[in-house]
Amino acid sequence: MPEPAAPIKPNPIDADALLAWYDRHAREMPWRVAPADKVAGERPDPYRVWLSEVMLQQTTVVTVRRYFEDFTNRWPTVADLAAAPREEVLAAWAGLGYYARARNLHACAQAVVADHGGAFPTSAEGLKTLPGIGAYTSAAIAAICFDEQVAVVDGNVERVVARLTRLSDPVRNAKPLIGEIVGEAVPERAGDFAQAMMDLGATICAPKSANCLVCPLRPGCAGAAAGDALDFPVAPPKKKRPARVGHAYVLERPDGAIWLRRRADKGMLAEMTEVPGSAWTDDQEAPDFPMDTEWREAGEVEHVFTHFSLRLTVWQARAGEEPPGEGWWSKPGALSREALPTLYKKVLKSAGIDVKPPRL
DNA sequence: AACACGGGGAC
DNA sequence: GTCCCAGTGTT
Repeated sequence: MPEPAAPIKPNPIDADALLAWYDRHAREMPWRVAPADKVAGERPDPYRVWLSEVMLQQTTVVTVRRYFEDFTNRWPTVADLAAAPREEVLAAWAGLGYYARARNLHACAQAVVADHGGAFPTSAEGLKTLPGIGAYTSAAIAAICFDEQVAVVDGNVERVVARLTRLSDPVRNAKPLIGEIVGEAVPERAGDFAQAMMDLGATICAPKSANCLVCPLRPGCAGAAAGDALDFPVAPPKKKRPARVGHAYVLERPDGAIWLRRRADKGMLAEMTEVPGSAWTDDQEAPDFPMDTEWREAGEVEHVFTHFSLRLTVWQARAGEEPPGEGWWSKPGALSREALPTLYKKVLKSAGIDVKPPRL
């Protein structure tokens, strides 16, 4: 009696079909080398790919473009970035969010220079040892720059695979399975394949629309066959966002300079610049002004973070002298070069102080 | 495994 | 308002 054949479960990702689609529809980006140019021998610059990938962590392409432009103009190589003062890097990052990325970016550039002779490691394994480079980013750089045949799994790829397989588990429980499916399908053109999967997720297999009629992976897609692709991936239960409140104090010198200080090394907006303020609490407390002078209320600011929302009452005063504690005066023209997160740009705006965009 | 960690664009 | 984005590090 013959052994029953092992059940054949064909991989739903047809790499050839996907690459053929990518050759015609690849998105153009400043850090990318187009498929035709790669054929001609052009290679991506690991520095630019790394910078873009870090900026793109939990951040949209539209938002990243101008920051990428600004960073590469100011710091064309990893050595330039490594040599830059920390405050300048944080200031250039201001507004992009997730500021641990900027701190790790700077540390990573310095590690590449100090420990790797100024060249990025060429394997995912080596890249992953660097600060700010995790499972996704290490695989992405290795695939895109060096065509290492590794699974590159980001939010786009998770969504695509979840629909291809009608994955019943929430994605966070199914990461290994997704990585396995993608890993089996990676062809020699690993970099183009990785970018093709992400382009597919960004343009055709998008979060709220699935244009299955033009999808190159439609023949193997269980979600398309069942007509319920949009029901995947299954969303985990959502938790609610607590509300916090506090005060912010805008101290203005007669010449218009604003009193600023540096935030703590850890926690929210670590190492970034702020105006003085109270703690952020569950219930509003009385203001604890940083110095004894005539304070007037200058509006309220609402700001939403990932895991809580914040409402700050803004107070404003004129000052002839410095308040106690560490800090510095920043003149109006210099404010745009401070490492001010969006929250504090809102605070200053509420006090009638408009911080000009930091870049052109 | 769960949570901390920003901000903005699309709907 | 909601969703979610080319995720990483910490606990």
